[in-house]
Amino acid sequence: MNSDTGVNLPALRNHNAALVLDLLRTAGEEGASRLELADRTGLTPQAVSKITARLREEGLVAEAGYRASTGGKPRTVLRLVPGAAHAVGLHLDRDELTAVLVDLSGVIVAANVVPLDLGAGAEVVMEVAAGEVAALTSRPLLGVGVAMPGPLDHAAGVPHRVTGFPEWDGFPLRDALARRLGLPVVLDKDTNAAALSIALSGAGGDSFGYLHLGTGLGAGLVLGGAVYRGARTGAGEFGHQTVQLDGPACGCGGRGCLEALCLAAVARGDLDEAARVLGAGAANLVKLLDIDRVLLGGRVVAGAAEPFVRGVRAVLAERAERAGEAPVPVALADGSPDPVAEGAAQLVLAPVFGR
Amino acid sequence: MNSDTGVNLPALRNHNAALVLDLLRTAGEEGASRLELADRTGLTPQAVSKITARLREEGLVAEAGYRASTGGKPRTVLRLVPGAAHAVGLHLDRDELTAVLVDLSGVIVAANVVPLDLGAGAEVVMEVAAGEVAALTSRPLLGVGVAMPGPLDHAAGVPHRVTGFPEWDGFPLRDALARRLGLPVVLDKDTNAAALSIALSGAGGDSFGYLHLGTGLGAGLVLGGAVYRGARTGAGEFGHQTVQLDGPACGCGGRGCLEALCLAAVARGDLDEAARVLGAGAANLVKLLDIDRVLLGGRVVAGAAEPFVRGVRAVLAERAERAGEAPVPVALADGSPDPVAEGAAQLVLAPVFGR
DNA sequence: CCACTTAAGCAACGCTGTTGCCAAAGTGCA
DNA sequence: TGCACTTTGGCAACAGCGTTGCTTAAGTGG
Repeated sequence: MNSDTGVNLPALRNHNAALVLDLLRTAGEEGASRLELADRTGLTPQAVSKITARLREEGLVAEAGYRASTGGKPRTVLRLVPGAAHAVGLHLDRDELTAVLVDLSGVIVAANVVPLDLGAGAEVVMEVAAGEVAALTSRPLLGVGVAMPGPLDHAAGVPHRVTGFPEWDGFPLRDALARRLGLPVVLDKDTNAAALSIALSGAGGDSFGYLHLGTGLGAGLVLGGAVYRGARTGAGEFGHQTVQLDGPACGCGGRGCLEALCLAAVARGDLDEAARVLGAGAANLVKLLDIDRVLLGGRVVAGAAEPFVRGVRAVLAERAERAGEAPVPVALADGSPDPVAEGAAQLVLAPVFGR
Repeated sequence: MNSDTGVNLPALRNHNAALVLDLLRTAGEEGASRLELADRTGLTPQAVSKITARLREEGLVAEAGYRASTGGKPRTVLRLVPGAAHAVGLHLDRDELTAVLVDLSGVIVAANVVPLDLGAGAEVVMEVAAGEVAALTSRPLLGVGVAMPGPLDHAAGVPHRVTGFPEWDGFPLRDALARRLGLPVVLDKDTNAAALSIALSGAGGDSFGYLHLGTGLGAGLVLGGAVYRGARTGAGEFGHQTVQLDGPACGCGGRGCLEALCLAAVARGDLDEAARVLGAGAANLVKLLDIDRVLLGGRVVAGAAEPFVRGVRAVLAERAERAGEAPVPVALADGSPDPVAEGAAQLVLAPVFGR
């Protein structure tokens, strides 16, 4: 709940309803009983009964069987109704567009991938995007989430200086696409969308960094359970941190950038060195933000997962041992075929669950 | 408002009351009218009237004159009553203890500095601390905030492995001192306390990094208006980021740490190089977290402010220019004689204002 | 002097979660 | 089989929150 604004009764009601929905989403197939929800929320069982009654009336929640009795009346299991709402996620990458349709529980119901030239201009891209949305479903949608390479402004829904495609600079993509589709549209960086999808899957814990090694090297940050975007959606510029003062020049104009060193090692086939360099950056991130976990993804990592996970893990383990702490776990982000497209759809679902 | 828990009517009431108090704190001497508060909170004027009536009954808020009329009845100015509550902040440094008494508005009412050997053991330090608290005031206190060098656990109130003083490891300082004083005690890292005091002063904007260059090099982070501590109060480990792969060895066992390079430059009198190295670390921080501002403090910076501010500013300006962005402002954190002690006291006041 | 504007309180209200009570639906022992 | 007990969950009454509608207070300006 926004701590900068006053809270009145409708806001309170929405907050508690969203909280209950989020708990039911997390519970998944297993569901949760009214008393379990009361325990988790700190509300009284009667309040939970009233809230879930409203949610059942709206069709978002349904009763689904009973728990085993523990000596008295068995608990009634409540579950989210996955089909109650749907959202579309679009992943605009440099050379292809991935579109997914997800239900309320976040499960991918339908998906499609088509070639796309991100440099072909906004009109062409919007045409393709609108076609893909229409092709996925004729059902009413909650909205459409769009994820693309940064930099961009999440709050305003406008890309800036997308690397290599100056024609996107300042184009009001969110509003233009929303008008065209007649639906709410949310825009975010690809790495943030991926981080959101990992956060909702629970694989990252309460706070983690998702390091994406593909064409470039970026990061999505989840701090305290929420995607951290910074003041201007600029957070997560991980690749252009200096790890070698006065080191080799980088395309960004700087020297000794992590991305340049890491990708140079990849280019010459020295994956161990690439992983070691990446591990140094990950260690900087872990120290600065005290996160619970580091997750790796992106095309380069997907192509050679083992050396990267092992190499980054080794660097973090060595530093943790010297400090006498437990090492921060390192894992592959492999929960979804396209975490970016999935996360894009979840940008739309997130407000329903108070996120 | 905690987004992980349900909200009932008393919680809602507390939230709105704290929000109004926070706005009045920010308004300071100038105060705010009921309608201005209504605008800022999004609540109706009548709701604000009820909330402020309760706060006036409790003695936390008082009417204080009128605004000029704008064509009708003039607005009544409301102000925080500074003397309504007090808190003590203790800054435990390696060789001295600073104690301050602050009122509800955050103003330092009394202060004292005494020598202290942090290595003399918990009993001796607690004895001195209790004496200083008693010497500052006989008034009832809201509580005592304690700030000391890390690492430590803010949530549990326990120091771990305070650099150079292994005898503190695991001593339950917060609870022991609370029992001895009969008052609530809050424990935090010195850099976090300083960051809190800067955040409340408004000098840092919504998100900033406070870089403290003293015996070591640490940082306090404020993200989205709140001090960011990370999962285990470990956030802000800024000095041991790698900025020189395979560089010179650091006391921490790593190589090419920012702290080692920066302090080595200071030791040989090359402040420009120290500032340049610090600037590289600051640039990494700014890129990763997209913060609004960088603030510098600590003994070393206080002794030679100009070269550090200039040097760090130059690095950030150069990088911003290459990226075509506005540079992130760099300034000296000079709002308080001891931001750490002041922030320690504000650790106690913060919950009153919903922070 | 009077019409108008703006601020702020009073009273009634709708809606929130809470409390007290009761019915439903199990378990376990005699 | 019967009965005491435990546990779940709904019904009804309730206290307390911010909101709405209206009135009163206290200014400005022609």
